[in-house]
Amino acid sequence: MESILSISKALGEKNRLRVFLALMHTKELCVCEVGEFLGLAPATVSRHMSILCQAKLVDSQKRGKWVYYSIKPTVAPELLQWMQNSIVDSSLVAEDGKRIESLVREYQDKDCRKVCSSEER
Amino acid sequence: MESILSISKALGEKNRLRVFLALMHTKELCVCEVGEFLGLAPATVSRHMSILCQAKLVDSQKRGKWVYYSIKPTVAPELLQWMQNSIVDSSLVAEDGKRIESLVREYQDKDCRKVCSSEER
DNA sequence: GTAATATTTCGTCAGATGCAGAAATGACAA
DNA sequence: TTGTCATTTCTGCATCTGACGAAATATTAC
Repeated sequence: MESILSISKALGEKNRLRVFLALMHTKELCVCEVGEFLGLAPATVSRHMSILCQAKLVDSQKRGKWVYYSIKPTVAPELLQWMQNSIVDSSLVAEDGKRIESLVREYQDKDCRKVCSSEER
Repeated sequence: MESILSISKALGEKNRLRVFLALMHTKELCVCEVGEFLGLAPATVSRHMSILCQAKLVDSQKRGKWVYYSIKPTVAPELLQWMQNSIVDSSLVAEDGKRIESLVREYQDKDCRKVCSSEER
């Protein structure tokens, strides 16, 4: 039951939910990208991401100076399916999707994106 | 997305989650039973239940003086499945299950249980 | 109608949570 | 080692949330 509780708490905050949904189709983001995406200070982003990590919803991986976040492979598929079904006609999610894509393109040239070019995505 | 958010907020509080899980195998409870179950004042229970209702997780039905709560039939099956899978070895959920059962037996003789004896369960 | 009972709404308080900025930590480069 | 940059932890502040009791509302019994 504790897992339901911590996951629900983690996803029950708008900014954290937006990041999680963004990760569902962008695979990987670092703190600076999330900060840009949400318009929040790095410290705040770090705090939010650690809550998502503690809920076992995302993995963090440190590569060089940067920390990269991605959805933890062990997240229950029913949970992901439910979320997927629940966002089909959300305009904000659609906007966020486009914003994340252009943001990732924009960060293509920055240092944090060069570190991981050999990896998947 | 708003639905994910409101559902997560609703289930991200321990007492509300416990009531919801209890409803998953007791079908129907009235405010007084939930109050006894959680050890909370009626006013507080009412508030919690209205949050679950607003999140479209439970239905409320007034019969006589009493209000009965049950899981809304439209709740996404993937969500229920995820929760079901997540509680298989939770000792607190098991205890709660027994407590609810004996509590319902105890309330069998009370007025609020006599009203609905013709209905399912 | 009035009284009794169940529930909801309102007012208030204590504790939790989100936020930013400052300081601390960790990693790389010179 | 020292400097720089990315991130995290700490601190303080504003807002949100859960709790109760009291008052309001709704329904049944008389």
